[in-house]
Amino acid sequence: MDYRSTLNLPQTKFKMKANLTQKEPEFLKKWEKEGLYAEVQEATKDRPLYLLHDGPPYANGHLHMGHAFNKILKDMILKSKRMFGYHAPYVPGWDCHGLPIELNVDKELGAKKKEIPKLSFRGACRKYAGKWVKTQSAEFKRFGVLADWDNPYLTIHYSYEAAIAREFNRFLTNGSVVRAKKPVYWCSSCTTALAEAEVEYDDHTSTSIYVKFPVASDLGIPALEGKQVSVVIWTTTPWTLPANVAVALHPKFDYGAYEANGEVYILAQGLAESAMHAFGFAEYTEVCLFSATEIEGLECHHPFLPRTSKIVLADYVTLETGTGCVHTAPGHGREDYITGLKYELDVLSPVDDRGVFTEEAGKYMGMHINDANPVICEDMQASGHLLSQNKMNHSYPHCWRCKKPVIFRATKQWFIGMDNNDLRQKALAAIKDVTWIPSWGMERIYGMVEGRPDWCLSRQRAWGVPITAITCDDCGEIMNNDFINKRIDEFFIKEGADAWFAHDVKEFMEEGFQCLCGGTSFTKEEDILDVWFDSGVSYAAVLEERGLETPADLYLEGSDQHRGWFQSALLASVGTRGVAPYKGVLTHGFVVDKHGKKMSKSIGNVIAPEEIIKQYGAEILRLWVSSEDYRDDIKISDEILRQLADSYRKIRNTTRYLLSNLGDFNPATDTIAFDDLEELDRWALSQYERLKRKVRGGYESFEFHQVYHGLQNFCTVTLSNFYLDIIKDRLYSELPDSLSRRSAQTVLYEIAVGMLKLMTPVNSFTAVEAWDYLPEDAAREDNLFIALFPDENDDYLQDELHGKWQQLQQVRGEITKVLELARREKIIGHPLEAEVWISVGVDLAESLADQWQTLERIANVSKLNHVDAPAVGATSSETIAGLTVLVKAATTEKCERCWTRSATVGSHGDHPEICSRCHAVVTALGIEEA
RNA sequence: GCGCCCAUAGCUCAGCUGGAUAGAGCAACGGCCUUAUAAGCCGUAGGCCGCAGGUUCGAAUCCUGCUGGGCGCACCA
Repeated sequence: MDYRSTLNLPQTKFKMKANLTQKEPEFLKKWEKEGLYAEVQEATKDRPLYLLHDGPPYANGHLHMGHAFNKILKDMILKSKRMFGYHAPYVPGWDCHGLPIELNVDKELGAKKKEIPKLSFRGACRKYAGKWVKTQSAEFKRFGVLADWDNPYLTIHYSYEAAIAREFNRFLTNGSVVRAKKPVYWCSSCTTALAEAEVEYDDHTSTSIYVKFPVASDLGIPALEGKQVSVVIWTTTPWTLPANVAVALHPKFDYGAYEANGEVYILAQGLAESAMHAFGFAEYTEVCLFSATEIEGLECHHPFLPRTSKIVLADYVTLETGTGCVHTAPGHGREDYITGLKYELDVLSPVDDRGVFTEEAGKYMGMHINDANPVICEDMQASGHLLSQNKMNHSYPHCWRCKKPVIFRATKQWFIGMDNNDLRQKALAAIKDVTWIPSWGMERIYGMVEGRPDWCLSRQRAWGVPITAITCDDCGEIMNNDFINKRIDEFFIKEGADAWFAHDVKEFMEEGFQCLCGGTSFTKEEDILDVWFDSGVSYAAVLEERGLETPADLYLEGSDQHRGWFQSALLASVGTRGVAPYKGVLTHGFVVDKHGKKMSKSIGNVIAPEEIIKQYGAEILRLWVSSEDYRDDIKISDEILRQLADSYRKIRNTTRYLLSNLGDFNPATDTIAFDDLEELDRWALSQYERLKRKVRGGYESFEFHQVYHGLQNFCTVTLSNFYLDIIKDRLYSELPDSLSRRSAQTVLYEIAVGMLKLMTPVNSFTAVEAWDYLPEDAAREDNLFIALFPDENDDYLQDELHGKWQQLQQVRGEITKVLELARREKIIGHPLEAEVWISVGVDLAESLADQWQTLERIANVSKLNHVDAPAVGATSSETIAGLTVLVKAATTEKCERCWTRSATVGSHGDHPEICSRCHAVVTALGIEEA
């Protein structure tokens, strides 16, 4: 007869094929409908708080791998914290102001852009940002991120805009805000000042010229008396010459006077030859040498303007190119500016915000600087001041948005002074009180804050929160008081930051207000705030406003944020609250391709999260996030994804097998007490206990790759290859309610429940899906996101058992090797076809004395005989001294039910095809004879 | 150019404060099974520990330099 139906074969409705791409959206829909996030928050509200504060992505464009990695990492941390017993709310946020949005709206508006009023334009920007928030929100949700998606924070919410203004006004009130004319990067195409972070370097072809600055005063060098002497400068920006006020020489270099063609040129000695060559002078004589210090302070004639330029000293002058005499325009260069401060030079910047010369530039007024370059050169050529002109390709700063070359231009800007109110020192002290993960994050940000310039807050653009400062038209003082601050706050809460532009300045001030100078006419500042200020104050706008805790437990972003959000938040919070806004900061690396190269469209190595989800599902994306050690760069490639998909299948299938053997198990009534479990089952629990600790430890230290590898190894090595393979016989063949079968099921159930919990933060979809296929158990939690991780259980550790079984597994390994040899020689196929003779050395003999039957079972052979001396033809082990193994085909009959070869097959008349064990089972089941 | 970081099998990771033949899993290759079956089991192979020096009885581990890569900064008059 067919005994198959008398076996307890595995059975479950949990599908082997995950079909993630289809099933995940169904789960998401269900969770959204049920209000899962709210349910979890409600259920955990009395637990201690763990606050991870979300850094806002910029609301523009689709999400990339970096976004996906970051958000999933946060999700895994929050889910694991909840399972550690915390209440962990998660308010996602978006950064919605700023130039990129403004530029895209510009583009959409096209020609109309110039006609529409500011407020309409801002409205369009708001709409644009809202559209991307919606898109990105949907994309984040699809990753399986559990968050308060219905109540995110947006930097364009009225309440948020009000908070920004409030925080700015705090700085204004405490005297940290300074106005200064400073050269800043300026994009004349975008007509805005750029933060340094908004400037990128790229190759650019410039006109490089050598220009004579005729010496105006007596050099005091006899050899040069009565001669036509010029200092020669080299520059790649002819258009900045109208702003020239000095020529800088290096205090330590030797300079020489070189005579050619009847004139004398002053150059650094080290560059004389190349320079004279560039001028086309084949022959020249060195009249004399002198140190730059000898001519410091002397005056030269400007090459084409009726004024003089001073000879100054600066140690940034190099001998790499040029003449060693550097054209200095404090209004057009940072170093020039510093030199200018030292020598009290004028900061000239005769260029307007579109890059057009102003009347200060004399005859060049009205000309764009780009058009002026050749004209200036021609003029100097004509006047004989131009010695040489060339094209030069070099790295030059470009605008990060429009990719056009930027200029340095002195304009009025608003700053938070790093050294006002001791901000720098306070920030440095606060850094030391924060836990940085990895620890080198501290040095990184410390160095950055230590050396950073003042924070330029102002942008001459439309889409942002205004700098809420009011100045007196008569004396220029800033009017700041409680009344104004309060009024601004009220307006912003009601109407958003638009109120600043919609209402007259008087409406923000007390009626009849007069400046101390007596002035009664006031002007609102038109500049807007740097967006880093917007996001920087999120601790106030989000955490404080929503009654959450500050400082937050954790900020978590890519390592670029050491000089982005981590820093702006730190400075804002230290400047107004005196403390860092976070207790801990975790950073991760950047997503790179399989060669470790960053992703870029031009290389074509970009992988979008959307593609991965379409092809594999979010679970694979999440598994990827968990599998990589993010402290380094995070690699992704098709190969990695394929591997993860395989790995996922293994975990899923192992889970499925556990479930399939629990179909008839009732935890309430069938559970076997720990002490009554079979030894192998207790051993399995000890392995599970070790896994549990490894996984819990991995979550605790945010080392999710430990979780991934732990689960992966456990499923493969401990369960699939060993434990599950061995207990099959018991599970399938014994009576359903037998002690040995229930013993195995007790352990399978505990492991199944535990494993699903342990994988929940990573593979949320799969864990939740499988959870429903467990046997009924009233004691089990319904909702995995509220459930706690399984506790550590010292009873399960079973150290002696652990050691003993390590040895047994080793011996088993030796047996399986010989089985493989026999298989190769076609002596056996399935291990149950084998009969084994084993002999061991004295030391092993003792520890294995009563383990022969165990070995027979775990080697899954039909018969294992222990012999004192090596059997004839036995194979000696290479790794265990004295161990020999002989494998032969078993000569007894195969039991048709359990496939074991046994001498008892045939001894039962009513069931001649099965062994005694199976006969007893079949009889107990009441099955009539075959 | 400067600061911080990274480099171990084809892939993802272990390898603790220096200690013996550098470990797992996956993938690869070969075989078995058909009672987890678009599964499962067994076996085999695979490493100049980025390169070069140095310290040491002993280096994947410590030091120096170099190469490649990442993030950030600066400069390019």
